[in-house]
Amino acid sequence: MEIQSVKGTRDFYPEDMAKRNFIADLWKQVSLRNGFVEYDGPIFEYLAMYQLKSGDEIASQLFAFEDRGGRMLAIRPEITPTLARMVNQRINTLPRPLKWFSVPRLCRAERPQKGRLREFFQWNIDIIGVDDCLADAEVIFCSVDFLMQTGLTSSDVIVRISSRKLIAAMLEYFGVEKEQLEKVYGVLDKKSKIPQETFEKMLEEVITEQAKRRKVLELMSVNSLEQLEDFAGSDKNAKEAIDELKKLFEYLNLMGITEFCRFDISIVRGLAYYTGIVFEIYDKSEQLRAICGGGRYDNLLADFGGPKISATGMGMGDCVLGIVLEEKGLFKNLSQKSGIEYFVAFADDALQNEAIKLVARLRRAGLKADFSYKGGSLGKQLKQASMQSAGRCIIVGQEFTQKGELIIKDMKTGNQETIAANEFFSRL
RNA sequence: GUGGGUGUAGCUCAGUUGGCUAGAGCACUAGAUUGUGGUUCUAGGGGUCGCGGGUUCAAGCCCCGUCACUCACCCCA
Repeated sequence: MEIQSVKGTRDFYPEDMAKRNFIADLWKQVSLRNGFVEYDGPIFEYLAMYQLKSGDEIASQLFAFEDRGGRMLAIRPEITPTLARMVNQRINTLPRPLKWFSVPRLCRAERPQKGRLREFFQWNIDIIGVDDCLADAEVIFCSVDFLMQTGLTSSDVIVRISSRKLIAAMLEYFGVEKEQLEKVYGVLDKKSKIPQETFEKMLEEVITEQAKRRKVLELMSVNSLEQLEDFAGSDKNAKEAIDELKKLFEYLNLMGITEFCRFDISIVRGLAYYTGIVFEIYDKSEQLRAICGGGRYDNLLADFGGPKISATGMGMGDCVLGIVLEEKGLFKNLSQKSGIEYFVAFADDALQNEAIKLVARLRRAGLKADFSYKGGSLGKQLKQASMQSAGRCIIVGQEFTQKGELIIKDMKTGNQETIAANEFFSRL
């Protein structure tokens, strides 16, 4: 029986690996230039760690197993709990603020669909120990900085920003009971994904009084902070949240990325742990799920047994991003990049040993060099050089045995020059 | 967990109303080409038509089941 790959996993053939590395290398590069340092953790942890904040239901969506000592473990479905654990363990010695990033490989036992697989990579950046929304602005800037670096522009992607604090304040202001908040969040999060009529029906199920419902509907149709201010009246909590958002947008303006950003009250984010500013970045075609999402989670470290220290961060998976970059044709020049610098061809099979020596010398000098194992006609070898996208070809022939000269052929222009081998190596 | 779609070569697919030894393009290997590449030409390898059953003289095609993949829902850390 032929063994096939597991559902929701990917094989990375060299051309796929080139794309994956293009993304991962850029993630790292952009993280570093934004002042983040890299960390990583184990790929499996105690199952209990993931159940701690999310409950048992999440357990069915992760790959869990028992080790030989009877410990219940799980392959990491996210890295934030690991981050919280690591930070808590050394909280007294780590200088704050912390700006950490990671590119973990994650697994979730969900049904795969477009833009969602069971195994994927996710870029995470987090800033720990900064209350001010300047940290949120930095997280957003770093995300946008990366997207711009791939070649995407403000006509391709949009950052939709809102605030959990704001929604909570407004709902309370309208008189929605605290116990209902979570359910209402769930419905609000759907708003931009479903027809208005369906949305109103769903809202009816979680808010029974019509008066409150009308207010919520009105709130959801707000599309600017100014409009919101009138609407919120003199409610103190709401005003605080609005001021914070205004401050955030000022920072984003200083950073020069306002054209990417928009206030969007329908951004709520799925699960419970967000406490303040939240955002998601979307491809403007609106056909795909979010490219990335993040926000403030000020209680997480405390939830994991540490002190109450504020934190904000973002996660960006490689699946949706890969689809966007593919659609926009932004995986450019990947094969050329991987091409070798020198291909050493030999005109006579007896000269293969000389070619081997030359290749070894080039490689020791730090150059990408290769040659043919089976030799054959010069034409064949040059063909192989083309296949390997060699920049130049070195031809070892009669001139070498007679005068110690090499022919250096530029594979792009076809021009070639003859040069003494010693001279060639002294130039490297 | 629920519903839709699709399974023919490594990839993209054709295959008539059920009818001879199942095809094409791309890719791969070799040759034309033992001192000059990408082009071109020629040849070759590669398929239990997802799997199992049924109908039929005859099934890639029709029927039933099953598995896989995929898309959407649920969920989305």
